[in-house]
Amino acid sequence: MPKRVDHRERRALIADALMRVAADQGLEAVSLRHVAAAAGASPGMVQHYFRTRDEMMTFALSVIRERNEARVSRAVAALGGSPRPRELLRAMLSELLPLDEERRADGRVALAFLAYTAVRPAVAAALHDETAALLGFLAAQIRAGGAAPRVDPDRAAVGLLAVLEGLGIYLLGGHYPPETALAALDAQLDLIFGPETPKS
Amino acid sequence: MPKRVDHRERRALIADALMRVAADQGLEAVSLRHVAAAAGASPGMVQHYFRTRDEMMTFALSVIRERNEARVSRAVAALGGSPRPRELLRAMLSELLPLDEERRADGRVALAFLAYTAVRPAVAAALHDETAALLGFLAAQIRAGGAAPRVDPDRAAVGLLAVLEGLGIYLLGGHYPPETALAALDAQLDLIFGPETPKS
DNA sequence: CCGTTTACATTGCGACTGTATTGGAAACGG
DNA sequence: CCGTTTCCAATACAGTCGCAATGTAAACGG
Repeated sequence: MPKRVDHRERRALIADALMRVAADQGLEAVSLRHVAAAAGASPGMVQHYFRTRDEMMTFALSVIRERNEARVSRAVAALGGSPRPRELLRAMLSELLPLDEERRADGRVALAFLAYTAVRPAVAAALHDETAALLGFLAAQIRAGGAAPRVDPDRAAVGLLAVLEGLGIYLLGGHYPPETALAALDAQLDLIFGPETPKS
Repeated sequence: MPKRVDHRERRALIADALMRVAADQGLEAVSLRHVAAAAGASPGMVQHYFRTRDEMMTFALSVIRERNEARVSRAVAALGGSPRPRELLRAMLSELLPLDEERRADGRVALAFLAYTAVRPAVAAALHDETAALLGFLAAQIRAGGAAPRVDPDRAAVGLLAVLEGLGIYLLGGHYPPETALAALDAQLDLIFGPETPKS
């Protein structure tokens, strides 16, 4: 066996550089040379780990998904035992909002990818299932959380997810501050579950 | 006076070609030559009316805004006299959703611009005021429409706008069909105004 | 020690980009 | 008829792009 290097680590390093470039110059600035420069490497190395630009892109997209997944499960774990559905949802969703600079950077890249995949339906199809699963989970939580009788859990789930996405967009655009977004998220949960009952 | 041509018309023609290119190949494919080809003109002509690419971009962005504005006021006019706030909102917002192929195309371009402006804060600032005005209008309608007492009109307006944006995104991604989005929009209005009272 | 395999670095190529420049056709005032 | 101004076409240029090809250093099995 010749010279061995941790393949996964290198790819992660490169993907990280890609994210930095994309986050502050946009996806269109993501080129082999720019990413290489951001990673402090040579273009040849990037090319060694990703034979094509598209390959690099789709990998970066998967990294974003994994990061969000990790964020969510970390937040859920911090909640402890068996939280009430409403608290669970609030923890999950607020974690997905771009409330600090780190998540804002990720969010900008995610937004760029959204536009990117809008023109490449094949890539978008992969996200399709994920959305469906997420909607199912949200609906189940809404059902379990004892929503007001007049709300249809499935429609409420669609609305809730849409609110999340929309709030994220407007946050990224800087159209209002984080607290406004959080307030709107809470208001949405209020609409679904009824107003929060503060313990005396 | 030498050879005279309707300046506005030419720019509109070019912007239209730009939209077509952007709608089915993404903003990154928008180059002088591509746009010229799509417009059936020479690159030189495009250059004559837009001295720089950015100038062309910002013009196209303004075209999108005008189209949406026109769509909304047309829909509102079709509503006649003095509609109830809820009907007004529903007409306005559903008109902004990418429900048919024409609006889907516009939506893809708008999404691309969203990502585009996320990296150019100066351009985004222009949209800032528009969002604030829209939020104010929505809140006023919600107030006037006799929302349930437990809803804060301002927060509900933020939520409603976010739902709109989010539904648009997911529609563009093809994650669910138009009727699902419309149902979610109605459900959101139900949450705000209370369930619709069907006339016997 | 040797050959093979992996990990990179470098360079080159053709295509494309935005922009500047130049040139000519058309239309009008004088 | 002439000059000027507008419209647009064509071309030139420097830079970047993705990608392929080539070269080299290192590490291991035999």
